Amino acid sequence: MAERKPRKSQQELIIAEASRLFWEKGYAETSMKDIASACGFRPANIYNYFGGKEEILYEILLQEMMEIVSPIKHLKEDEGVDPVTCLRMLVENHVRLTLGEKSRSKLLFDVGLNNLSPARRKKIISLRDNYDQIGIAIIRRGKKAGVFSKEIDEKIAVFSIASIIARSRIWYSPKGKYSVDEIIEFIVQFSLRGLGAGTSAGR
Amino acid sequence: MAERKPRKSQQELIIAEASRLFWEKGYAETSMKDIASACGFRPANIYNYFGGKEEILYEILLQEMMEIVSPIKHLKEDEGVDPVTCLRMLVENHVRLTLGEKSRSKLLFDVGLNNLSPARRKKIISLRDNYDQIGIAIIRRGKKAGVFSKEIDEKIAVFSIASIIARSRIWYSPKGKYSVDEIIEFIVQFSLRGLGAGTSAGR
DNA sequence: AATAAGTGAATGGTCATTCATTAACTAATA
DNA sequence: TATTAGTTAATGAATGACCATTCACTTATT
Repeated sequence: MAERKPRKSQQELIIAEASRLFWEKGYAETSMKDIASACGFRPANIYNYFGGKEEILYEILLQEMMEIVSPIKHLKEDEGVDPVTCLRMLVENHVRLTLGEKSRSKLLFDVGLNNLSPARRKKIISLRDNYDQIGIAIIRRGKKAGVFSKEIDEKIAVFSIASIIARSRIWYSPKGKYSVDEIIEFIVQFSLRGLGAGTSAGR
Repeated sequence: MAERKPRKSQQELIIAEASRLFWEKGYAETSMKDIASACGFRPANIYNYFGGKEEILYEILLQEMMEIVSPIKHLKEDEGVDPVTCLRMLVENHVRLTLGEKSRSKLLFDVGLNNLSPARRKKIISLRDNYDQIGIAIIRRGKKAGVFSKEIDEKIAVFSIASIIARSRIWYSPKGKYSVDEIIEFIVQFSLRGLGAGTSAGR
Protein backbone atom coordinates (compact mmCIF):
# COMPACT_ATOMS: atom_id res chain seq x y z
CA MET A 1 0.00 0.00 0.00
CA ALA A 2 1.07 3.56 -0.55
CA GLU A 3 1.52 5.19 2.82
CA ARG A 4 -0.60 4.98 5.86
CA LYS A 5 2.13 6.27 8.01
CA PRO A 6 2.66 9.99 8.23
CA ARG A 7 5.79 10.79 6.26
CA LYS A 8 5.74 14.08 8.05
CA SER A 9 3.60 14.46 11.10
CA GLN A 10 0.02 15.44 10.44
CA GLN A 11 0.47 18.54 12.53
CA GLU A 12 3.07 19.79 10.14
CA LEU A 13 0.74 19.05 7.26
CA ILE A 14 -2.08 20.98 8.89
CA ILE A 15 0.20 23.88 9.68
CA ALA A 16 1.45 23.99 6.12
CA GLU A 17 -1.96 23.87 4.49
CA ALA A 18 -3.54 26.27 6.95
CA SER A 19 -0.68 28.69 6.50
CA ARG A 20 -1.18 28.67 2.76
CA LEU A 21 -4.94 29.07 3.01
CA PHE A 22 -4.80 31.80 5.65
CA TRP A 23 -2.58 33.79 3.37
CA GLU A 24 -4.55 33.12 0.22
CA LYS A 25 -8.01 33.72 1.63
CA GLY A 26 -7.59 35.23 5.05
CA TYR A 27 -8.16 33.75 8.48
CA ALA A 28 -11.89 34.29 8.80
CA GLU A 29 -12.55 33.24 5.22
CA THR A 30 -10.80 29.92 5.75
CA SER A 31 -12.98 27.26 7.32
CA MET A 32 -11.89 24.17 9.18
CA LYS A 33 -13.46 22.24 6.32
CA ASP A 34 -11.13 24.03 3.90
CA ILE A 35 -8.12 23.09 5.95
CA ALA A 36 -9.28 19.51 6.40
CA SER A 37 -9.98 19.10 2.69
CA ALA A 38 -6.56 20.40 1.82
CA CYS A 39 -5.07 17.81 4.14
CA GLY A 40 -7.22 15.01 2.83
CA PHE A 41 -9.43 14.34 5.79
CA ARG A 42 -12.47 15.61 7.71
CA PRO A 43 -12.76 18.64 9.97
CA ALA A 44 -13.29 16.68 13.14
CA ASN A 45 -9.92 15.05 12.81
CA ILE A 46 -8.12 18.34 13.15
CA TYR A 47 -9.18 18.45 16.78
CA ASN A 48 -7.02 15.41 17.42
CA TYR A 49 -4.01 17.62 16.73
CA PHE A 50 -5.02 21.12 17.67
CA GLY A 51 -7.29 22.64 20.25
CA GLY A 52 -9.06 24.75 17.69
CA LYS A 53 -8.73 27.14 14.83
CA GLU A 54 -7.16 29.90 16.84
CA GLU A 55 -4.46 27.54 18.08
CA ILE A 56 -3.51 26.74 14.51
CA LEU A 57 -3.12 30.42 13.74
CA TYR A 58 -1.06 30.88 16.86
CA GLU A 59 1.29 28.05 16.01
CA ILE A 60 1.79 29.40 12.52
CA LEU A 61 2.56 32.90 13.73
CA LEU A 62 4.85 31.62 16.44
CA GLN A 63 6.78 29.45 14.03
CA GLU A 64 7.11 32.14 11.41
CA MET A 65 8.18 34.81 13.83
CA MET A 66 10.87 32.54 15.19
CA GLU A 67 12.08 31.78 11.71
CA ILE A 68 12.56 35.48 11.15
CA VAL A 69 14.23 36.29 14.42
CA SER A 70 16.43 33.25 15.08
CA PRO A 71 18.89 33.59 12.21
CA ILE A 72 19.62 37.23 13.03
CA LYS A 73 19.51 37.15 16.81
CA HIS A 74 23.27 37.24 17.08
CA LEU A 75 23.43 40.51 15.15
CA LYS A 76 22.08 42.42 18.09
CA GLU A 77 25.32 42.49 20.01
CA ASP A 78 27.73 41.57 17.28
CA GLU A 79 30.07 44.50 17.54
CA GLY A 80 32.56 42.92 15.18
CA VAL A 81 30.56 42.94 11.97
CA ASP A 82 30.03 46.29 10.34
CA PRO A 83 26.49 47.71 10.43
CA VAL A 84 26.08 47.72 6.66
CA THR A 85 26.67 44.00 6.48
CA CYS A 86 24.39 43.45 9.45
CA LEU A 87 21.58 45.33 7.83
CA ARG A 88 22.08 43.44 4.62
CA MET A 89 21.79 40.15 6.49
CA LEU A 90 18.66 41.26 8.27
CA VAL A 91 16.99 42.33 5.04
CA GLU A 92 18.11 39.31 3.08
CA ASN A 93 16.89 36.85 5.69
CA HIS A 94 13.53 38.55 6.04
CA VAL A 95 12.94 38.88 2.30
CA ARG A 96 13.89 35.30 1.58
CA LEU A 97 11.46 34.07 4.21
CA THR A 98 8.77 36.38 2.92
CA LEU A 99 9.09 35.64 -0.79
CA GLY A 100 10.64 32.18 -0.68
CA GLU A 101 8.79 29.37 -2.42
CA LYS A 102 8.69 27.30 0.73
CA SER A 103 5.08 27.93 1.65
CA ARG A 104 5.93 27.07 5.20
CA SER A 105 7.55 30.42 5.86
CA LYS A 106 4.84 32.72 4.66
CA LEU A 107 4.48 34.91 7.62
CA LEU A 108 1.26 36.70 8.29
CA PHE A 109 3.10 39.09 10.56
CA ASP A 110 0.35 41.14 12.13
CA VAL A 111 -2.44 40.31 9.73
CA GLY A 112 -4.29 37.98 12.02
CA LEU A 113 -3.16 39.25 15.36
CA ASN A 114 -6.60 40.37 16.48
CA ASN A 115 -7.93 36.85 16.06
CA LEU A 116 -5.68 35.76 18.90
CA SER A 117 -6.43 35.61 22.57
CA PRO A 118 -4.74 38.38 24.54
CA ALA A 119 -2.12 36.06 26.03
CA ARG A 120 -1.15 34.63 22.69
CA ARG A 121 -1.16 38.01 21.01
CA LYS A 122 1.20 39.24 23.68
CA LYS A 123 3.60 36.40 23.01
CA ILE A 124 3.70 37.05 19.28
CA ILE A 125 4.14 40.75 19.74
CA SER A 126 7.02 40.20 22.10
CA LEU A 127 8.71 38.16 19.39
CA ARG A 128 8.18 40.95 16.92
CA ASP A 129 9.71 43.32 19.42
CA ASN A 130 12.84 41.22 19.31
CA TYR A 131 13.04 41.84 15.59
CA ASP A 132 12.66 45.56 16.10
CA GLN A 133 15.30 45.61 18.81
CA ILE A 134 17.81 43.89 16.57
CA GLY A 135 17.24 46.42 13.81
CA ILE A 136 17.43 49.30 16.22
CA ALA A 137 20.71 48.05 17.66
CA ILE A 138 22.24 47.74 14.22
CA ILE A 139 21.26 51.23 13.21
CA ARG A 140 22.43 52.65 16.49
CA ARG A 141 25.84 51.07 16.05
CA GLY A 142 25.92 52.40 12.50
CA LYS A 143 25.26 55.91 13.73
CA LYS A 144 27.93 55.61 16.37
CA ALA A 145 30.39 54.36 13.77
CA GLY A 146 29.56 57.31 11.56
CA VAL A 147 28.16 55.08 8.82
CA PHE A 148 24.53 56.15 9.12
CA SER A 149 23.17 59.65 9.45
CA LYS A 150 22.98 60.88 13.05
CA GLU A 151 19.52 62.35 12.81
CA ILE A 152 17.85 59.09 11.81
CA ASP A 153 15.21 57.83 14.21
CA GLU A 154 16.08 54.16 14.63
CA LYS A 155 12.60 53.03 15.49
CA ILE A 156 10.80 54.57 12.55
CA ALA A 157 13.61 53.44 10.29
CA VAL A 158 13.23 49.81 11.31
CA PHE A 159 9.46 50.01 10.93
CA SER A 160 9.89 51.46 7.48
CA ILE A 161 12.30 48.84 6.27
CA ALA A 162 10.20 46.03 7.71
CA SER A 163 7.15 47.56 6.06
CA ILE A 164 8.72 47.42 2.63
CA ILE A 165 9.64 43.79 3.12
CA ALA A 166 6.34 42.72 4.63
CA ARG A 167 4.41 44.27 1.79
CA SER A 168 6.69 43.04 -0.94
CA ARG A 169 4.72 39.82 -1.05
CA ILE A 170 1.74 41.79 -2.30
CA TRP A 171 3.43 43.06 -5.40
CA TYR A 172 5.99 40.33 -5.89
CA SER A 173 5.18 37.56 -8.32
CA PRO A 174 7.47 34.63 -9.11
CA LYS A 175 6.51 35.03 -12.76
CA GLY A 176 7.09 38.76 -12.67
CA LYS A 177 9.86 40.95 -13.90
CA TYR A 178 12.04 40.80 -10.80
CA SER A 179 13.84 37.98 -9.10
CA VAL A 180 14.04 37.64 -5.35
CA ASP A 181 17.71 38.54 -5.49
CA GLU A 182 16.98 41.73 -7.39
CA ILE A 183 14.37 42.72 -4.87
CA ILE A 184 16.76 42.06 -2.01
CA GLU A 185 19.37 44.18 -3.70
CA PHE A 186 16.93 47.01 -4.24
CA ILE A 187 15.63 47.01 -0.68
CA VAL A 188 19.16 46.84 0.76
CA GLN A 189 20.36 49.73 -1.35
CA PHE A 190 17.22 51.78 -0.82
CA SER A 191 17.41 51.24 2.92
CA LEU A 192 21.11 51.96 3.19
CA ARG A 193 20.76 55.20 1.25
CA GLY A 194 17.67 56.05 3.29
CA LEU A 195 19.77 55.64 6.41
CA GLY A 196 22.34 58.00 5.01
CA ALA A 197 24.97 55.43 4.17
CA GLY A 198 27.07 55.62 1.04
CA THR A 199 28.72 58.76 -0.28
CA SER A 200 28.75 60.94 2.78
CA ALA A 201 29.08 59.03 6.00
CA GLY A 202 27.92 60.16 9.39
CA ARG A 203 26.77 63.66 8.89
CA MET B 1 -36.65 64.91 19.77
CA ALA B 2 -33.19 66.09 18.94
CA GLU B 3 -32.70 65.17 15.31
CA ARG B 4 -34.77 62.89 13.21
CA LYS B 5 -33.44 64.36 10.07
CA PRO B 6 -30.14 63.10 8.81
CA ARG B 7 -27.61 65.80 9.47
CA LYS B 8 -25.43 63.87 7.12
CA SER B 9 -27.02 61.34 4.87
CA GLN B 10 -27.43 57.91 6.38
CA GLN B 11 -25.29 56.44 3.65
CA GLU B 12 -22.38 58.56 4.78
CA LEU B 13 -22.99 57.42 8.32
CA ILE B 14 -22.99 53.78 7.30
CA ILE B 15 -19.86 54.25 5.22
CA ALA B 16 -18.09 55.95 8.09
CA GLU B 17 -18.99 53.37 10.70
CA ALA B 18 -18.37 50.41 8.42
CA SER B 19 -15.02 51.84 7.42
CA ARG B 20 -13.98 52.14 11.03
CA LEU B 21 -15.19 48.65 11.89
CA PHE B 22 -13.65 47.03 8.84
CA TRP B 23 -10.33 48.45 9.82
CA GLU B 24 -10.62 47.64 13.51
CA LYS B 25 -11.93 44.10 13.16
CA GLY B 26 -11.59 43.12 9.53
CA TYR B 27 -14.22 42.67 6.87
CA ALA B 28 -15.31 39.13 7.63
CA GLU B 29 -15.29 39.72 11.35
CA THR B 30 -17.63 42.68 11.03
CA SER B 31 -21.30 41.74 10.85
CA MET B 32 -24.15 43.78 9.44
CA LYS B 33 -25.48 43.86 12.97
CA ASP B 34 -22.23 45.47 14.10
CA ILE B 35 -22.55 48.15 11.46
CA ALA B 36 -26.23 48.73 12.16
CA SER B 37 -25.63 48.99 15.90
CA ALA B 38 -22.87 51.51 15.36
CA CYS B 39 -25.28 53.56 13.28
CA GLY B 40 -28.10 53.25 15.78
CA PHE B 41 -30.54 51.11 13.86
CA ARG B 42 -31.28 47.55 12.78
CA PRO B 43 -29.52 45.45 10.15
CA ALA B 44 -32.49 45.30 7.81
CA ASN B 45 -32.45 49.04 7.40
CA ILE B 46 -29.02 49.02 5.83
CA TYR B 47 -30.54 47.36 2.79
CA ASN B 48 -32.52 50.53 2.15
CA TYR B 49 -29.23 52.22 1.38
CA PHE B 50 -26.90 49.54 0.09
CA GLY B 51 -27.32 46.39 -1.94
CA GLY B 52 -25.35 44.36 0.55
CA LYS B 53 -22.23 44.06 2.59
CA GLU B 54 -19.90 43.77 -0.36
CA GLU B 55 -21.28 46.95 -1.86
CA ILE B 56 -20.43 48.83 1.31
CA LEU B 57 -16.85 47.60 1.12
CA TYR B 58 -16.67 48.57 -2.52
CA GLU B 59 -17.94 52.09 -1.88
CA ILE B 60 -15.43 52.55 0.91
CA LEU B 61 -12.51 51.39 -1.17
CA LEU B 62 -13.63 53.45 -4.15
CA GLN B 63 -13.97 56.55 -2.07
CA GLU B 64 -10.67 56.11 -0.32
CA MET B 65 -8.73 55.36 -3.46
CA MET B 66 -10.12 58.47 -5.08
CA GLU B 67 -9.20 60.53 -2.09
CA ILE B 68 -5.64 59.39 -2.47
CA VAL B 69 -5.35 59.85 -6.20
CA SER B 70 -7.37 63.00 -6.88
CA PRO B 71 -5.22 65.55 -5.06
CA ILE B 72 -2.07 64.40 -6.80
CA LYS B 73 -3.38 63.59 -10.24
CA HIS B 74 -1.94 66.77 -11.70
CA LEU B 75 1.57 65.80 -10.60
CA LYS B 76 1.80 63.18 -13.29
CA GLU B 77 2.48 65.62 -16.10
CA ASP B 78 3.45 68.65 -14.10
CA GLU B 79 6.80 69.34 -15.70
CA GLY B 80 7.12 72.68 -13.97
CA VAL B 81 7.38 71.55 -10.36
CA ASP B 82 10.62 69.90 -9.34
CA PRO B 83 10.48 66.16 -8.60
CA VAL B 84 11.52 66.53 -4.97
CA THR B 85 8.54 68.76 -4.26
CA CYS B 86 6.28 66.44 -6.20
CA LEU B 87 7.37 63.47 -4.17
CA ARG B 88 6.91 65.40 -0.99
CA MET B 89 3.35 66.25 -1.99
CA LEU B 90 2.57 62.66 -2.86
CA VAL B 91 3.89 61.37 0.44
CA GLU B 92 2.31 64.09 2.52
CA ASN B 93 -1.12 63.63 0.96
CA HIS B 94 -1.01 59.87 1.36
CA VAL B 95 0.23 59.94 4.94
CA ARG B 96 -2.33 62.51 6.03
CA LEU B 97 -5.13 60.45 4.60
CA THR B 98 -3.73 57.32 6.19
CA LEU B 99 -3.08 58.66 9.66
CA GLY B 100 -5.51 61.54 9.76
CA GLU B 101 -8.09 61.57 12.52
CA LYS B 102 -10.95 61.81 10.06
CA SER B 103 -12.05 58.21 10.26
CA ARG B 104 -13.58 58.61 6.84
CA SER B 105 -10.27 58.32 5.05
CA LYS B 106 -8.92 55.17 6.56
CA LEU B 107 -8.07 53.29 3.47
CA LEU B 108 -7.91 49.54 3.51
CA PHE B 109 -5.87 49.64 0.33
CA ASP B 110 -5.74 46.02 -0.72
CA VAL B 111 -6.70 44.43 2.55
CA GLY B 112 -10.19 43.45 1.52
CA LEU B 113 -9.77 43.19 -2.22
CA ASN B 114 -10.49 39.48 -2.40
CA ASN B 115 -13.90 40.03 -0.86
CA LEU B 116 -14.92 41.95 -3.95
CA SER B 117 -16.54 40.66 -7.12
CA PRO B 118 -14.11 40.47 -10.05
CA ALA B 119 -15.57 43.52 -11.77
CA ARG B 120 -15.36 45.66 -8.67
CA ARG B 121 -11.91 44.44 -7.82
CA LYS B 122 -10.78 45.39 -11.28
CA LYS B 123 -12.07 48.91 -10.83
CA ILE B 124 -10.28 49.40 -7.54
CA ILE B 125 -7.05 48.00 -8.88
CA SER B 126 -7.16 50.32 -11.84
CA LEU B 127 -7.42 53.22 -9.43
CA ARG B 128 -4.42 51.97 -7.55
CA ASP B 129 -2.56 51.73 -10.82
CA ASN B 130 -3.15 55.44 -11.27
CA TYR B 131 -1.37 56.07 -8.03
CA ASP B 132 1.56 53.96 -9.11
CA GLN B 133 1.76 55.71 -12.46
CA ILE B 134 1.93 59.10 -10.82
CA GLY B 135 4.78 58.02 -8.60
CA ILE B 136 6.61 56.41 -11.47
CA ALA B 137 6.31 59.54 -13.58
CA ILE B 138 7.69 61.71 -10.81
CA ILE B 139 10.70 59.47 -10.25
CA ARG B 140 11.35 59.19 -13.95
CA ARG B 141 11.41 62.97 -14.28
CA GLY B 142 13.70 63.14 -11.29
CA LYS B 143 16.11 60.74 -12.90
CA LYS B 144 16.06 62.68 -16.14
CA ALA B 145 16.74 65.88 -14.23
CA GLY B 146 19.68 64.24 -12.49
CA VAL B 147 18.08 64.57 -9.09
CA PHE B 148 17.52 60.90 -8.46
CA SER B 149 19.94 58.06 -9.03
CA LYS B 150 19.80 56.67 -12.55
CA GLU B 151 19.84 53.01 -11.55
CA ILE B 152 16.69 53.23 -9.46
CA ASP B 153 13.83 51.02 -10.61
CA GLU B 154 10.83 53.35 -10.55
CA LYS B 155 8.25 50.67 -10.00
CA ILE B 156 9.85 48.99 -7.02
CA ALA B 157 10.63 52.38 -5.59
CA VAL B 158 7.00 53.49 -5.70
CA PHE B 159 5.87 50.20 -4.19
CA SER B 160 8.40 50.59 -1.42
CA ILE B 161 7.40 54.12 -0.54
CA ALA B 162 3.71 53.27 -0.66
CA SER B 163 4.42 50.25 1.54
CA ILE B 164 5.95 52.37 4.24
CA ILE B 165 2.98 54.69 4.23
CA ALA B 166 0.33 52.00 4.07
CA ARG B 167 1.86 50.19 7.00
CA SER B 168 2.49 53.28 9.06
CA ARG B 169 -1.03 53.00 10.42
CA ILE B 170 -0.03 49.79 12.11
CA TRP B 171 2.70 51.31 14.21
CA TYR B 172 1.43 54.87 14.41
CA SER B 173 -0.48 55.87 17.48
CA PRO B 174 -1.95 59.34 18.07
CA LYS B 175 -0.79 59.06 21.66
CA GLY B 176 2.64 57.87 20.67
CA LYS B 177 5.97 59.56 20.52
CA TYR B 178 5.70 60.92 17.00
CA SER B 179 3.38 63.43 15.41
CA VAL B 180 1.97 62.97 11.95
CA ASP B 181 4.18 65.79 10.74
CA GLU B 182 7.27 64.11 12.09
CA ILE B 183 6.36 60.89 10.37
CA ILE B 184 5.79 62.70 7.10
CA GLU B 185 9.15 64.35 7.43
CA PHE B 186 10.87 61.07 8.13
CA ILE B 187 9.26 59.23 5.22
CA VAL B 188 9.98 62.08 2.84
CA GLN B 189 13.63 62.23 3.84
CA PHE B 190 14.06 58.49 3.92
CA SER B 191 12.48 58.15 0.48
CA LEU B 192 14.43 60.99 -1.06
CA ARG B 193 17.71 59.60 0.21
CA GLY B 194 16.65 56.15 -0.88
CA LEU B 195 16.10 57.52 -4.36
CA GLY B 196 19.58 58.94 -4.33
CA ALA B 197 18.75 62.57 -3.78
CA GLY B 198 21.78 63.71 -1.83
CA THR B 199 21.94 66.85 0.21
CA SER B 200 23.33 68.61 -2.80
CA ALA B 201 20.77 67.30 -5.25
CA GLY B 202 17.49 68.67 -3.89
CA ARG B 203 18.10 72.35 -4.13
C1' DA C 1 -52.56 60.51 1.08
C1' DA C 2 -48.11 59.32 -0.39
C1' DT C 3 -43.47 58.53 0.22
C1' DA C 4 -39.48 57.47 3.01
C1' DA C 5 -37.33 55.34 7.02
C1' DG C 6 -37.12 51.73 10.01
C1' DT C 7 -38.41 47.07 12.01
C1' DG C 8 -39.47 41.97 13.54
C1' DA C 9 -39.52 37.72 12.18
C1' DA C 10 -38.27 34.19 9.26
C1' DT C 11 -35.04 31.73 5.83
C1' DG C 12 -31.30 29.23 4.39
C1' DG C 13 -26.81 28.86 4.97
C1' DT C 14 -22.23 28.23 7.10
C1' DC C 15 -19.33 27.55 10.73
C1' DA C 16 -16.51 25.73 14.81
C1' DT C 17 -16.80 22.43 17.93
C1' DT C 18 -18.25 18.05 20.46
C1' DC C 19 -18.85 13.26 20.95
C1' DA C 20 -19.76 8.57 20.48
C1' DT C 21 -18.17 5.35 17.44
C1' DT C 22 -15.48 2.90 13.94
C1' DA C 23 -11.15 1.75 11.53
C1' DA C 24 -6.25 0.99 11.52
C1' DC C 25 -2.30 -0.09 13.50
C1' DT C 26 1.00 -1.93 17.35
C1' DA C 27 2.45 -4.81 20.88
C1' DA C 28 1.88 -8.25 24.04
C1' DT C 29 0.09 -12.60 25.23
C1' DA C 30 -1.53 -17.43 24.91
C1' DT D 1 1.14 -18.24 14.90
C1' DA D 2 -3.22 -16.63 16.26
C1' DT D 3 -5.68 -13.79 19.41
C1' DT D 4 -6.43 -10.09 22.11
C1' DA D 5 -5.98 -5.80 24.23
C1' DG D 6 -4.74 -1.15 23.79
C1' DT D 7 -3.67 3.00 21.39
C1' DT D 8 -3.99 6.19 17.79
C1' DA D 9 -6.29 8.14 13.65
C1' DA D 10 -10.32 9.27 11.49
C1' DT D 11 -15.27 9.78 10.91
C1' DG D 12 -20.58 10.92 10.79
C1' DA D 13 -23.88 13.10 12.92
C1' DA D 14 -25.54 16.49 15.83
C1' DT D 15 -25.39 21.06 18.33
C1' DG D 16 -25.74 25.75 18.96
C1' DA D 17 -24.39 29.93 17.36
C1' DC D 18 -24.15 33.44 14.07
C1' DC D 19 -24.82 35.57 9.75
C1' DA D 20 -26.52 38.00 5.34
C1' DT D 21 -30.50 38.69 3.26
C1' DT D 22 -35.68 39.03 2.33
C1' DC D 23 -40.16 40.71 3.02
C1' DA D 24 -44.41 42.07 4.78
C1' DC D 25 -45.29 45.37 7.96
C1' DT D 26 -45.36 49.67 10.94
C1' DT D 27 -43.92 54.35 11.96
C1' DA D 28 -42.56 58.88 10.72
C1' DT D 29 -42.28 62.67 7.57
C1' DT D 30 -43.78 65.64 3.75
